[in-house]
Amino acid sequence: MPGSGAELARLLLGGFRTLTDAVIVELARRGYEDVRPVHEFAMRAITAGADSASELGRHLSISKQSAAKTIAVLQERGYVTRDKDPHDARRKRLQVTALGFTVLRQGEAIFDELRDQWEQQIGTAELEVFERHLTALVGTRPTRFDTLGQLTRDLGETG
Amino acid sequence: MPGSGAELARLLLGGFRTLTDAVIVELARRGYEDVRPVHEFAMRAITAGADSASELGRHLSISKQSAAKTIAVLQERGYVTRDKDPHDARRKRLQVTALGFTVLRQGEAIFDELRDQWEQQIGTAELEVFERHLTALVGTRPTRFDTLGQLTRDLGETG
DNA sequence: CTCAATTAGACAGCCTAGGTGACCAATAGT
DNA sequence: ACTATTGGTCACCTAGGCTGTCTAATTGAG
Repeated sequence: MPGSGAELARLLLGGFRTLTDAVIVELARRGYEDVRPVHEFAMRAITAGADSASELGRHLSISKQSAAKTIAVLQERGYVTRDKDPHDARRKRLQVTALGFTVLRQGEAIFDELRDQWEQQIGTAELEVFERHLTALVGTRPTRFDTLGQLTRDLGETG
Repeated sequence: MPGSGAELARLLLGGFRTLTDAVIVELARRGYEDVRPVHEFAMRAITAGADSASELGRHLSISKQSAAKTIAVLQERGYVTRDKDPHDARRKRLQVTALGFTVLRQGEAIFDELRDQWEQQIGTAELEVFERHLTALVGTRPTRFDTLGQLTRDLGETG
């Protein structure tokens, strides 16, 4: 049913997933098998200045406890480090490691590649218009990245 | 960073959430407080013919076990019924109740209203082009609706 | 300067909504 | 008839949210 609002919503989600799933699959193919969209976005936020758990939580619109869990995972995998903040003994300063940056850069490159492919399909001007309209729709609201966890699991009917 | 693939993905997710969050909030305002996007989409799939747990799972690209869980919730709230299938004793035939249809129709109406508002902002022809491009991007892949669970929770830093 | 309020982080425990594997009953296909 | 497939259920796991409570450190008001 084209022209339906619900279908528009489905398409928007579908578009997001089309891009994101492809990135995660490609990252896995390159050896980064346990990266999730939320990790990408978290690392992006950390490099953008959210260098403590509480701040990261605020950036991602999740609680500081949840942010701490995500950070723990990133730390385990060697994507971020936590060391003492010389100016505030309560804080653990977050830093993305070289490995983390590598994944981040590769993820961005794959995203850009997908966008380029789409741009060639529909035309540069058209894509610009598309993005402008979408920006108008979304406005200035921050985008919440929760509920993205299992975004990349394989399907599979088992029973 | 406009022109970035990652930003495009963020915008697509943001667009979906903008629409969906607004629908859920409005439904809650109208007294349907525990409806989640996944419920909307599940009821839609059931009316579209996915009248058993296994089929619903396939439609939503989730396992039949997860589908059964969702169905249990819908049944508890009186949105769907399950009765015996006269042609197949294994199946429990799903049917959306009058109440379920009410919610479904209202949800659709709100979605359509939001789409109309946007249409007025950017123009009918523009929106059509937008949807065509988006359809091209998404292609024929079914859209997975998992990970939508907490999509409507309030934020709130507590500790 | 002291003391209350705030903040960062850790720990415990809960919830939701996914997932898997194992199993049984019923159906379908050879 | 016998086997394979399918629908449904049970038990249990996992990820990533959540809250509440606690300690330690910092901030700010008097």
